[in-house]
Amino acid sequence: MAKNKRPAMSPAETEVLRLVWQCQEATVQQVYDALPPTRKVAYVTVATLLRRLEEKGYLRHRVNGKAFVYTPAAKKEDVIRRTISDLVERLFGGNPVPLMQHLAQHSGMTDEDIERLKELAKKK
Amino acid sequence: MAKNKRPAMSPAETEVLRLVWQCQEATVQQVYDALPPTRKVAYVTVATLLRRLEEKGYLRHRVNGKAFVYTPAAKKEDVIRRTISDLVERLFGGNPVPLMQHLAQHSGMTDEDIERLKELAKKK
DNA sequence: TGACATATATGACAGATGTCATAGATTAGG
DNA sequence: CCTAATCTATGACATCTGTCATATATGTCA
Repeated sequence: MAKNKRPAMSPAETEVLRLVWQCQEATVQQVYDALPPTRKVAYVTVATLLRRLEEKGYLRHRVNGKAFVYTPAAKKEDVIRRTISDLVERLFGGNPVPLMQHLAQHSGMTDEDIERLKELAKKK
Repeated sequence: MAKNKRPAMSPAETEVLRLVWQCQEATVQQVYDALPPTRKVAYVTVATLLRRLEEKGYLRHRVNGKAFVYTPAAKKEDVIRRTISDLVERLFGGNPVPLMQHLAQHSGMTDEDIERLKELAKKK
């Protein structure tokens, strides 16, 4: 089993990667356009973030006309797993139950639902 | 409602804050000792992280003998909520369902359980 | 009270981050 | 084939991060 240690993504990079996933593949322009209006940043900034994501091994690109088309270079599932487990590690010492509880609490679940979740979690 | 925008914590800081929570209140030494063996870092480094957390408004300290005793300066619940919602924002564009699904998938839940979760999530 | 042990304060430093201005390459239209 | 429009490449720059070595302050106890 290959360890495949990619350098961690920064918050800004994470968001950009998500937008690429969303488009399946994307040019700088497409990511730029997909940015939520609450977070407008210069076109070149997006280009830089995409380039850095490629350096880190999360993306690759091919050329189409004069534009770069970026595509995922790592399995989305894996990236997500890593990101979440890092968070759980730092914030809860590795125990995912508090995270589930938190989510549960903020989505109208009953105590019973939570208990059930905890049970399930215990089973590995 | 006060916005109370504290600067975001870095990963290393997040872990240290968790250890303070764990001890309720803690000196540098206590946090240092509580570090998981996989992450041994110098005593002074811990001191620096605690100091920075205080600068950012997550901790405060009082003096006890020659030691500083750090205590939380922000509600743990709030900090956790913010941290998670930031992650959900960046990684899933603000939709918490994929996070629940992920957690579910990694704790032996059935598809039915997941459906139920999604329903619950939809209702707010 | 003086020396030792133990704390914190300083601040240094390389590398990461977030952001962009500007320069240089490329393509498409006229 | 030239020019305007559109891209990427460079690299700059202030901050933030992660980590410490050292200097300094302070409490302790023989």
